[in-house]
Amino acid sequence: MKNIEINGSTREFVYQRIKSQIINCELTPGTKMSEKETSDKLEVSRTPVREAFLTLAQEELLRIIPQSGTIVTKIDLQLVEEGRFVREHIEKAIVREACSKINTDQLFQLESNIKMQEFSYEKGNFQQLFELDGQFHTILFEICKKNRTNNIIKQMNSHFDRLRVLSLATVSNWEKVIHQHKDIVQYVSENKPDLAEKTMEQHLKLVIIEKDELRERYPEYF
Amino acid sequence: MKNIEINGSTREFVYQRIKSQIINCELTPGTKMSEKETSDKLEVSRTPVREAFLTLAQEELLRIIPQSGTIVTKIDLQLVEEGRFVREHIEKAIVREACSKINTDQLFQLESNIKMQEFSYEKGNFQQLFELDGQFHTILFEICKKNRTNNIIKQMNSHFDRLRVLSLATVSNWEKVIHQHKDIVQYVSENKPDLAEKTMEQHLKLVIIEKDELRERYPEYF
DNA sequence: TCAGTATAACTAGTATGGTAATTATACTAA
DNA sequence: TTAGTATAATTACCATACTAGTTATACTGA
Repeated sequence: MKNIEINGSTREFVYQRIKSQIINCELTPGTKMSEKETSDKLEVSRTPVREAFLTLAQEELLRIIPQSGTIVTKIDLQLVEEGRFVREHIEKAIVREACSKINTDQLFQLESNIKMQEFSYEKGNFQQLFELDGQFHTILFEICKKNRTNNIIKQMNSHFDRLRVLSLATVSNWEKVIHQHKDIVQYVSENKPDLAEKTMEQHLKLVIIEKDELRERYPEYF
Repeated sequence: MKNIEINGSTREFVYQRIKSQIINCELTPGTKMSEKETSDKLEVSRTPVREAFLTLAQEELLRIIPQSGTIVTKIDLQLVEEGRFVREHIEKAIVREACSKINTDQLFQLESNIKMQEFSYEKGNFQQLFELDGQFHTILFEICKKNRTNNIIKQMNSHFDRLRVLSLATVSNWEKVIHQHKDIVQYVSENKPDLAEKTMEQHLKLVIIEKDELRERYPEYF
């Protein structure tokens, strides 16, 4: 029990809330913030708010200008590209490594995940499908015992997440996505690293977003 | 105390100092810390110390146990492996990309860096040689406009840095290292990505450290 | 009307006091 | 002596006061 609520601190609460609002663009890029305003709104003191701000600044979701103010960072397309770059090369290496490291229990996890993906797809529950997609990739990292790497990649892609929200990008072809997941699992379980890597590479190309259009529609966000 | 230089803030001063002490193992893995003790020692208040601690905890150099205490993290060989893994795959991709992106000014920077490496080697200034080695790789990341990625990789390798300090690992064969640097620059400038990547891969294998011996010598650090 | 300036309001940075949880210590009783 | 318990000391967490730097505002004078 204690282990679960180990981070029930006010600081963590504020951090999660603000982070969520930024990524969902409820706090739009460029929005002015202040420790006092936020602490009043959330009815906590400045200290945990300030500490949450500092963390978010390190993740480049906030920019703190000393003695002046704090703003929600604008979407940095260079950072988006770095996130994409790292994800591509690391995920390709991960599926290769997974081929030789996977055990039966982990294979079962992947297969179960895909079954649930199919179920969610049939039911039209795309929100859950999106989460299962994330979990699928997380399982691959866990197989390789590289959980931190996954977290860092997720952090590097927070600006991309905002792009996705802005574009209202619902995946257009979930069928293809799920099929690729199936292929990846098959190749990993059959220890075929080249095919697994190739499939992952194509899989990652599905999530490319049309940036120019968004930059025209929301110039003040970039 | 207003003895500050880099970002100016007390927080940054404390952060840099503690981080440096941890990486150089002046604060050994497992050492007990406390906000108050550190603030007294550095003659600052608890606030900037606390904020520096939080940052260092996110970088897994400190572990904060709520209401209990703070300790210098032990060396996590799994994290070391993750850092190595990410560095290997990203640096290989970086040299490939550098082949098509490098311009004459950047080529000059790389060549100058190598000249200075040779000079430092002749003079026996291995400390400077070590720093030039780091700068060499940094230039490659800059060519690809992926500075953040470089910083994140450096952060992921802080536990490895401690291993290196403990092992007193002075590079045994700088000549080979410098020669590989030369080869990489040549292949990048001649737009030969396969050879550049291959050389980088071998280059990174030179810095592998004998972990088992260290774990025997300093069991309390792991 | 407008430029320049003094001033007020606001910001993040720092210092410090109090709180609750944990841990070490001293004491009591068998 | 030892196990159990009450107590003291220590810790990180949170709230708040104060400082110094920045920015907006009102005022002054031409």
